[in-house]
Amino acid sequence: MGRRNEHTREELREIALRAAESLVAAQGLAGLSARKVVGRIGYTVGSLYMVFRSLDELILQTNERTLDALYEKLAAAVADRPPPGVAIRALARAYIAFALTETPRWLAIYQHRLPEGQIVPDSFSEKVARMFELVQRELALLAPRRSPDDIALAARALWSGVHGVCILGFDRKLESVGGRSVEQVADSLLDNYLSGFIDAD
Amino acid sequence: MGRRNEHTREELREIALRAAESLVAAQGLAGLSARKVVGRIGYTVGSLYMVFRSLDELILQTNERTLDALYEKLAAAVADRPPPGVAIRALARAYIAFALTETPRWLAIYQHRLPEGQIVPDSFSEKVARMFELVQRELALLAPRRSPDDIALAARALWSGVHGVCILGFDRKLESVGGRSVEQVADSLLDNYLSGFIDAD
DNA sequence: ACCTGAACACCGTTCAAGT
DNA sequence: ACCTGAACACCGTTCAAGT
Repeated sequence: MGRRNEHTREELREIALRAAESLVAAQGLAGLSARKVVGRIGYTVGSLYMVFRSLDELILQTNERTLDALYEKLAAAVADRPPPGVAIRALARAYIAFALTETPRWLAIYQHRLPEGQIVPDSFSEKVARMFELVQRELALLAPRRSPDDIALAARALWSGVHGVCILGFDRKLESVGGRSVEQVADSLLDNYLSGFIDAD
Repeated sequence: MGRRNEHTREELREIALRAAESLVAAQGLAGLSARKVVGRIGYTVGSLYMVFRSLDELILQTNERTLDALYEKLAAAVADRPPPGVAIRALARAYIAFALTETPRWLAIYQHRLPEGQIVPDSFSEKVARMFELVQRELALLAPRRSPDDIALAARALWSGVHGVCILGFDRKLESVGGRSVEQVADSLLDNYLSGFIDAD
């Protein structure tokens, strides 16, 4: 057999990533495998390694696409430039909404861990930095007398906090604290943090 | 062959859990497998299923032990009953210290996910609830006029926040915000949240 | 009753062989 | 050059067979 040549390398990469994306969306990161991906696109295992160095690389690239989608939602949430206090809450709500509606794809970003010693590619880190900047911009407007360092620290604290609320909120494991929605907990975090942050400005 | 009978069921369970614990500590959750566990204790694969329903159950029980160890550290951090503002920071620092020194075991608690539909056993949830109560107790002392509901919400927000800081701090993925230590970010979160929380009390 | 070890249905990755 | 499919070294889980 061999030689199908129906797709260019780039096309093959594209359909493989799309197949991976829908597998993760349907069955979570654990439901993804090299054989399942190629099965969906009519190739055999070996072909995957023509386009990706490893399954980890395919997952990383799938996750980068999820980061792109997430960034679009966040940017859209503040596209009409509301006042910064409103904007920060809108960003948090958009993050939570994404986590709620795209749970498996969102989770996959954090579930995936590179083998010991390997480091995430720059393209990945840049996409994360871009998201942080959205938050920093609003914080800078909110507390104009703070140093860039303070703003960066606050952005990180707040973002980590909202993320933590989402992660623990979806883990039924840690649901133990009765009947509070992810949104309520996130609001508590934002309201109290921001009032402390602004007062000290 | 067969019939070794060197260990009671309870002993077998104990040495299996110990082997699992040290595998996770050394190689992370991904480095754990049924065959590796039994290999370390001189049994064959089948034996594991005499004592655990599945590998997931073994992991869950390993994680419960980690929760026990974590609880001990947290309780010890406030054993001398410092004033509540100090106690809350001590709890956060103890959590961070555990995450830093026992990273693979701590991570395993959150990396492990039950198959769709399965729910965490009560013994697990109780251990988590116990940790929450440590935080709630201090918050109640700090803001005595708040309702139990408010206290529970605040405990959850704060705890999620500190956890988020740890998770994103260890993910080199999201390190992108320059040179801030996990402790610094956590302090920012606590200081600002608590000042907002107390002012409104 | 306890334990083994083969069997089954999966993995990720490599690579000689075919077109 | 592209692609296959067998091979290798792993998985989790089950279960007939042995003591």
